[in-house]
Amino acid sequence: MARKPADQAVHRDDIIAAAADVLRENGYDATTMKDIASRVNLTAASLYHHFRNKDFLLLAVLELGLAEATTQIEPIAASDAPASDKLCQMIEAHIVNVTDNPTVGAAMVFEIKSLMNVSTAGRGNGNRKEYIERRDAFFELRDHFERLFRDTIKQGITDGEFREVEPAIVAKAMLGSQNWVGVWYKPDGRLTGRDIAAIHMDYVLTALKKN
Amino acid sequence: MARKPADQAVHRDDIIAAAADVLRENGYDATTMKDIASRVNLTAASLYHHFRNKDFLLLAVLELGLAEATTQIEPIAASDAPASDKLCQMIEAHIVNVTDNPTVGAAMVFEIKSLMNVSTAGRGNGNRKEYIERRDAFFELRDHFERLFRDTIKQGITDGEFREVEPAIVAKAMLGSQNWVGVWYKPDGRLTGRDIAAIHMDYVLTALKKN
DNA sequence: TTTATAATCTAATCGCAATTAGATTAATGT
DNA sequence: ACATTAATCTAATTGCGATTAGATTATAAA
Repeated sequence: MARKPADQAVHRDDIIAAAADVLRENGYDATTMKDIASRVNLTAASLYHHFRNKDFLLLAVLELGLAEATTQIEPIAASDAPASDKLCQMIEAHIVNVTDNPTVGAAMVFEIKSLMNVSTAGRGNGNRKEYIERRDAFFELRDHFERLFRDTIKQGITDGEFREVEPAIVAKAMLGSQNWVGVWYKPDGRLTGRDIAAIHMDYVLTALKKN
Repeated sequence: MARKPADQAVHRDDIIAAAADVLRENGYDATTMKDIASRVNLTAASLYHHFRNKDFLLLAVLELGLAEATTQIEPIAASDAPASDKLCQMIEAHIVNVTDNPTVGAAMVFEIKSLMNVSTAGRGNGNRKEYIERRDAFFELRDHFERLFRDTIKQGITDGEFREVEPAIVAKAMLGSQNWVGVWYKPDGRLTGRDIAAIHMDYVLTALKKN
């Protein structure tokens, strides 16, 4: 009952995945370290070998989720296609990401509160400083993600392809509805993530395109 | 140190308001009964005279918030104006509601998870049953709220005023972005709730209107 | 092989936060 | 005035859940 043989080894990422799962079902505080641990057949104590504490674990979940989405969307935003095409692809990438991974998607919406709360960040020791840094970095990433949308909208306006709108607000509106998909989406519903994405694309483009 | 003189009396609604406030800042679990109590100069124990337990208190907060919004939107939806007009007014009502009361607005998005979790609902006693009923009633209300939007969209399509879209998905998209406003809105920002509402109205109507 | 390091476990701590019990005083109705 | 009810308080209780300490065994490196 100590170290497990190599084949049944549990990796950091397994834990993150398990945590994401439980998190989506129960929410941060309702989720106990034990819950997470048992999903991967470990004891709560063992988790501390992989993560400093519960907060860092949550952070890891969110970081991973956001990083994945960003990775897909960044190259699209950077391409030199017309804004409308880019926006379409970005929407699809985002929504499909969220539906294929409702786990992380929902966390993205719900668990922000837990993050903001510095409270939990550590018993007086130095964890706190590092936690805050990482958390702020996460929020940076989040802004960056939003900016990709905002800038694409701006570009569309500049290029004369889109009407004059408030890019900042429209971007927030888009992210609001797209993230929200992660909250209500059920894998067994009548529409796939792609279907839902298609509806959103049509909706957004109609709202933005000139003429 | 017992019952307070009538003028400094604390009413149920004061507690709800205080709770909403703390809730928005910290989120459900990070909020302690003591936190809420001290906002209204009571002790934690005293809260139990007004609410059965923490869950019921949260529920009361959400019920009140949703009821307010619904009260404003229902008559609009019921009127026989063209769908586009109704939708505009509904959007404005919803967003302004959320910005004037960011407290409740944010809770509406974040605290759903805590609600769904039956876990906390009571130590084996009969509270549980009643809690679940009330909570389900709340979700009903929530659906009803969403339906008001969905039906108005449908009406617009039937009347030939709107394009053919998926009312269910579009309604969810709208609510997603509108609720999200409650999350990012800062009372001291450059835009008022009304401004933001105007942008959303324009956005939605452009997306939906024919020709 | 021997040694060091990694991954686990079991068994405490340890504190906090929800909730309950019991007393106390204001209001109110009769 | 009296009795009853409402609103508070102080002082437990209680339990859970995060975190730490100290073994123990597998792997990897030398």
